[in-house]
Amino acid sequence: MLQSKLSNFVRKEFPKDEEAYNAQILIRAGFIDKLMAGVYSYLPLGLKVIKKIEKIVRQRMDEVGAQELLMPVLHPKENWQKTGRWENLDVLFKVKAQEDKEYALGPTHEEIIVPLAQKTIFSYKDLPFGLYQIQTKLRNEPRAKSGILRGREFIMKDLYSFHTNEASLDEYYQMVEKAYAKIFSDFGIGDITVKTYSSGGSFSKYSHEFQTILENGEDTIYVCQKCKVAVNKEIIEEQKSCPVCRSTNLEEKKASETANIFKLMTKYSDPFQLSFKDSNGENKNVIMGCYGMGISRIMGILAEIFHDDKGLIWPKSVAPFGVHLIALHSKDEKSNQDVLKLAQKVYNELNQMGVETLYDDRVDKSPGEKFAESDLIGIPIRLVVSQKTHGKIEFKLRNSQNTDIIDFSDLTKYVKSE
RNA sequence: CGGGCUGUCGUAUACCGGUAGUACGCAUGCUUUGGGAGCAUGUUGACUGGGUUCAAUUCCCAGCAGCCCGACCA
Repeated sequence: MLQSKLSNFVRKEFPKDEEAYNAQILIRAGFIDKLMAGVYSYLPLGLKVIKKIEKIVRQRMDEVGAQELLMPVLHPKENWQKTGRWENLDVLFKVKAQEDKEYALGPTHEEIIVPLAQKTIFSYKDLPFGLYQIQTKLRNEPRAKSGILRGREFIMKDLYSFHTNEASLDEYYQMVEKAYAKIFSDFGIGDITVKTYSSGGSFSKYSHEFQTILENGEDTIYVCQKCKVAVNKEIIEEQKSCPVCRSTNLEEKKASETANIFKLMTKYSDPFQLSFKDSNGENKNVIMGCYGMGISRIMGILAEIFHDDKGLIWPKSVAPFGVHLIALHSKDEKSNQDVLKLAQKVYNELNQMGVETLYDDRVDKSPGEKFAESDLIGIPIRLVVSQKTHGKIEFKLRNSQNTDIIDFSDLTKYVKSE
């Protein structure tokens, strides 16, 4: 992509109406824009990151055999009344339409997927299976805060699984847990994201959260130094030791919840009478699990973790581009032509290799500004072509100070090895 | 939902009970090109509504908005 054609939302200053670092840097670097408290637009660069995150999540969900679907945002009131959450869920957005008709805006989708699932579940032979979606959720948070970490509108992946019995649910649950671990290591936060025991609700002792250790995190957790498992502060009074190894050597940490998995059992299949015929021909209610993951929130968490004082440092897996190619113009017409010719050649080569490249071809920007913006945006590999590279290419990683001068013929080798 | 702080060009800020200034941006021109370039010219602003006052962007009140703390957070 030519940077001269990219809508430029980069700012020289941090916004004054944000305190959370993730919002400050993502706004300044042109990834998001705030519409109002807790509601943000994803700008071209930010949307690229979101799509990369989604791609990884989809791939891992497909690996566990879950199928993607997309449910509506606009929900009938009756479904929410059926589970009692029309009255009891205080974050539920309710909208009035003409003739006093009322709707809910989806904060989560149990009320929709359960009646939907009934249309495909008849026999125990139809189970188990999982359905998921990646969708914008709406929650009327009493207090939006921390930039995109707690918004009123956000993107979430929600998976629901359906089973004949709890053993089947357990098996699926563990499978998803493993998939989540892979996802977090894909994002580069595998080693700081811990499975956390949290309060369980009516049918199980615990639910499980995946908490990413983060100084600005909103949650407090107690991490077992041996097992890399944690206990949420919510339940620390009743669970003072590691649930796995019983160690009481727990370290207090601030963390941010990236994902959450939960055994619903029959909590939602009961009100909707979601049932199947077992092998004896008896009707039984379906056992369910749900598995959430905050897609847009993860972008914020990654921004909180991967940066320095100059800007963002995206992990390769979610970076908006693989390479930032910068051409520096010079006043000498001949060498200027040479520089542009080489830069174009590099750009073409990278495109052919299938490496997504942002090519800073802008003629009216000074070198300093190009470098500053490049650091701000945080693309993993920076290539510079200028009069000073003398027909060669400067290669620099965003997370390193070192620069190498390389020949065009070594381009593939260098870019691929990173 | 309780408490606190804050609302000034597009952005970041300054001053002020009486003419609102600066930087960046943007526009035009010339120069410049390895770490957010220089000069010249031009361009844009006091959240809304009341009150006090001869006079309010400034002081007071209310509303609205943003941020922070708390409560809340399948």
